[in-house]
Amino acid sequence: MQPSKRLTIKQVAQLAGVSTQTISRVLNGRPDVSPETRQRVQQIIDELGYQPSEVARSLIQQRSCTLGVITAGLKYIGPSMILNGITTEAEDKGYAILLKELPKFDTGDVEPIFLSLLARHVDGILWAVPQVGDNQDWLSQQSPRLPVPLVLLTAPPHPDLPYVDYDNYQGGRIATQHLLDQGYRAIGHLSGPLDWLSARQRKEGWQDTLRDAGLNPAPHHRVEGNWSAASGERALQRLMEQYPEMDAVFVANDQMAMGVLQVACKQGLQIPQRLGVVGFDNLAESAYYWPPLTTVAQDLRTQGQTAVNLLIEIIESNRNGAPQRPTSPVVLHPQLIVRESSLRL
Amino acid sequence: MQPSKRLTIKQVAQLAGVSTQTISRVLNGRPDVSPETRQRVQQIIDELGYQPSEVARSLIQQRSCTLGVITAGLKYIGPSMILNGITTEAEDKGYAILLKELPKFDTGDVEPIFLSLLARHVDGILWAVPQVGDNQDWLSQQSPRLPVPLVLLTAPPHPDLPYVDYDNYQGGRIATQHLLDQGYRAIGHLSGPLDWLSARQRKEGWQDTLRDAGLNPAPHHRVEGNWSAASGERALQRLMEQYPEMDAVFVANDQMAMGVLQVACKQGLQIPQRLGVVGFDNLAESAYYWPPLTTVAQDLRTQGQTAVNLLIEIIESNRNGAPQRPTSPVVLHPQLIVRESSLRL
DNA sequence: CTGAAAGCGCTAACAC
DNA sequence: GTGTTAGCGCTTTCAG
Repeated sequence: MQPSKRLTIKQVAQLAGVSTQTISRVLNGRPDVSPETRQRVQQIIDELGYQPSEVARSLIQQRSCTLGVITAGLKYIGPSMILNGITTEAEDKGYAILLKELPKFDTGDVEPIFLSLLARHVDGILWAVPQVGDNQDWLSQQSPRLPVPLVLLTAPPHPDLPYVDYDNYQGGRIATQHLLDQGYRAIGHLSGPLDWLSARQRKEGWQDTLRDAGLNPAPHHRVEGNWSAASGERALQRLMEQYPEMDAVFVANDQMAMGVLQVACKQGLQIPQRLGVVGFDNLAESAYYWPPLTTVAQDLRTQGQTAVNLLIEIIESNRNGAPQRPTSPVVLHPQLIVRESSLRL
Repeated sequence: MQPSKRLTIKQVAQLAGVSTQTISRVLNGRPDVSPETRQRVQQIIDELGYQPSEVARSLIQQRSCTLGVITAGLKYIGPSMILNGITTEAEDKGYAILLKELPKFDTGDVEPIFLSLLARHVDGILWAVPQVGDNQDWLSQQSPRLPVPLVLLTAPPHPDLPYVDYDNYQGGRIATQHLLDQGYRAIGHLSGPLDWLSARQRKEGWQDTLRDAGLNPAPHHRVEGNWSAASGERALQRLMEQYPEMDAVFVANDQMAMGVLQVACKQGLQIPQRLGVVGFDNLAESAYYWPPLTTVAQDLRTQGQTAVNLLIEIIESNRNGAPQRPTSPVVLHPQLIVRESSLRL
């Protein structure tokens, strides 16, 4: 049961009685090998289970077929869903994934992360970290100097960086509009932490939609949570004190909405009759909350897949010597999923 | 704004007016460089932001400081939590992560995955896939022939493979014992899919604990779910029909337990008075279910971290020429978190 | 202390 | 069609 050591192309060549070059040609499907030689060599390769070293190839070919992925908060489901889309699509396209996770969402010093990816010759980099605080400062300054293409999975600081992201503002609008359509008029908002860009955008969607409807969203109609169910509980209680006439609430994510439903349940507050609730994210469980939660759905797997495709497209067009034509961003549109928590009609 | 191309050691050497060896020595902190030379070279390296190619190093040093990680089901929170622990610890120890995700939990043909990792010269491999069906067949046959060490994050097919896993059987026992201690006597079980090893082990913990208490767990006291909240709803309804006198249920994960609580809520079934409920996993949300869920906690981040440390230990002891002493497995112990859903006393 | 030569495993460019 | 030579960026070995 001796662990088998790695075979080299030289050993295979020796066994096949040809030069290493011929092995290389067979491996790469080059045309200039006689059919008999090709077949014989291929057979030996198969028998030995020989696999050429991608490391050596990377060195000489100046491409590694590897993408660097920078993520954060894998213990939450959102980042993992995106990563799921990324791995699936990358595998499909023949690229490997070198993964880095930031210790915190708002890690400032990201230079070592990039250097470590570049030292391993990644062909491109995906920045799959939400914009929080100033965690994109380094990016906006340094990204033009990166030797490989970069695609963000969040709206970028620099408008000319390629990115793939959902329209959070629109998400806030459709959620709020839906509550208006259901006849609610005193619509509060339980936002995410406002140092998150997405939280601000969702909030603004709520605000603008109310204004457009001639209603006046005041500061005390809104409370800031921290995305957790616990904060949702606390925030709803505060919101009800500040805004007792509130008849509906747009909650910036499903986890906090779960806390909201919880409080309502404990206090015997009828949902959706007394309080309409709309969440955001469409977690798998949100259909099993009580009552089932109306929410704004984003397909994060698709976002990850789309970003991989965009990145690979840029990588390969660069390789073909095409000029660095500016890539248009991809904006994805969230979708309202209507369930009982907002159905008053 | 020209993207900067990669610098080579040769260019740095030229600028510093020394040979590439000297640069290499400075980079690797070798003693045999004069202090002045070292300082001058270091300064130039810093100014240029030069980063040596890990790819070239891997080739010559026969080590890449990269771990291969094979996972599955990243769209679920469990695998992501484990991955979170893995990335954290690997980063800390100076290893990079090459990530592969199986398309399904029970993917049979995993050979290409391993070959692809080996082609990239990973120093070791983590198998972070739960045992489902026969998805470990290839492993049990081929793992002894792997040229690099392997650590599993699930109880292995071969008892002599190193692994790090929670004791699911014990988890089933403590959950059931707790319900007995609370005075429940007719304790049903809502299991996970029984082609999952962990589901079988949790079930057996339940069974044996009841037997030890002189109770007789019958086949109709148990229903199989598929881990989802939806299946939890359906399964509980079936279980109540099959086993009307049931006064408590041990549910094999928190998601299904959420479905159980849901049904109870709809049907006005009092929890914990009429039905005690214990879950498994201790999801962050389970404290916010209604009523808050008693559950069996596993710290999956710790599991990931422990596995990384074990793997690195094996890698480095191999490098030091130490003999392949058989590594003892690491068994982690789950912990009962008592909340209201099971507190009848 | 420093440099020159060799080579990690592979492929591009050129011979034959 | 096939082999030879050179070299990707780095480190090791051995001279000086």
